Amino acid sequence: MTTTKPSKGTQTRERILDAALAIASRDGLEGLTIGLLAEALAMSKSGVFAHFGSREELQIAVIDEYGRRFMDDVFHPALRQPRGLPRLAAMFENWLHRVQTVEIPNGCVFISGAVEFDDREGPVRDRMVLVTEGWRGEMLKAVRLAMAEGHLRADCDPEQLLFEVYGTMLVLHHDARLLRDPRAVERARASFLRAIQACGTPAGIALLGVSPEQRRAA
Amino acid sequence: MTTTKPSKGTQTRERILDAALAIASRDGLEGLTIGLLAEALAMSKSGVFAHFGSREELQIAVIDEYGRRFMDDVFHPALRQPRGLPRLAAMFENWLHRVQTVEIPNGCVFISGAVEFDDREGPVRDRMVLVTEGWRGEMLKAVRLAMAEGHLRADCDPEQLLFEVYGTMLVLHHDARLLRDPRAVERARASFLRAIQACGTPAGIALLGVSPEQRRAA
DNA sequence: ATTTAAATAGTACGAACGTTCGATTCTAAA
DNA sequence: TTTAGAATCGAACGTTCGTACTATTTAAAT
Repeated sequence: MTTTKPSKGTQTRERILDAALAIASRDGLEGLTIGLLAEALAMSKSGVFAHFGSREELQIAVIDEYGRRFMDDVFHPALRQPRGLPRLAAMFENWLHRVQTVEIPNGCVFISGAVEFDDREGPVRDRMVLVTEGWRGEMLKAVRLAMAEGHLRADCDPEQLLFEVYGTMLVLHHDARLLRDPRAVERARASFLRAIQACGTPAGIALLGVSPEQRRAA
Repeated sequence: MTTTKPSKGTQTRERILDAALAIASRDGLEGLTIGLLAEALAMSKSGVFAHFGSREELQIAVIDEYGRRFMDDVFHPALRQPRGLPRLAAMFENWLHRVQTVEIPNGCVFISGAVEFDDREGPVRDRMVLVTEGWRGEMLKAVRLAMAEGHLRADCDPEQLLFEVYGTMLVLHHDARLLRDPRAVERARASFLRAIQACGTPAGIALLGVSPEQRRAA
């Protein structure tokens, strides 16, 4: 154990951040309000405020924490899978699982944050871009690894693949949350399968263990 | 001419709605504020307010008007094209043109509205769903027509196709507006082509006039 | 146990929010 | 040209926002 016990300050800071994540997920980074946060924590506004010198700093801290959790749920566990398509497929399934269990019920800070800050300048927008490019870059590496393993065709464009996968996730959120369409998750899976089959090599696709039914459906 | 001259009231109502569209596109339906609107129009808050009995009514009017413009730009002009894939392709190109000329520069009320109201009950959310299902239903008919024409395979799932096309549009907005990626438009075109080629018949695809280069790239 | 610093509370501020209401200006029909 | 009704304004209401400042309580180090 190299970690010493956290001070009272750090402890409550974590409590605040936790509650802030919940509010920001539901109401967006703009709906994340010091007053609401204080009420949820049974603290005074100034007590909450003191932990982050400004609302902007609080929003930035939320973005960072949300990105950390995303990577912990989606990316890192998939590293235990063998490189290439098996690892990519694991990432997608982890992602889908997270979307179903936390993002569809509570909302997604990346999505609401992107919409709120895409045409606003400032440090919050900058951090949104930084964190987004961060996890995208990691996933890009995983796709390139799949190419190097011979699981994806040599003429595959990794950024195009990521573009399509993220599009799938965005419309999944939209259909599941706004339209409340229960078929959205299965549609997302079909989309992913179709995208992989378009740029995967026979050897790579064979590793996915796709049943003949799925192959036909896609 | 069957139309009589519009009264002063209707005239300013249209002026207000026009300014409201601009604000709501940039700042979302939540960022659409009576005060901002009044300032943009050089009117008093109460003067603006009187035209819509409440802010909710104003937001609903904006959603309706935005939907009307979307259909006028994207859907209706495509009806001049022959049924089937040529018409679908025209819709997609009209859509892409609208995204490039108005939605990427100014934002999209459907997207920000969906994110803002997807977990809030009430008439604004209900109208968002209604209008979204409206244009989706129209497009669904056009896809089914393409199947009837033999341009899309009989086992094609129209809702799945629409799911993927809208995902393409959502990630296009995201990458173009937040990440400012100039390649996003071309990526969207490639996505659409790939989706069509996955479920199109040879006869249908031949109607699109896809060059050999594009066929290879997709 | 005492002291010092950190953590939290309390209060106040100016600004903006949606909405109401009475007064005023303007438009259009008589 | 008069007049009724529509259109617009101006001021005010009660809230909530982020933030600043000072006081008080609590935790940690001596």
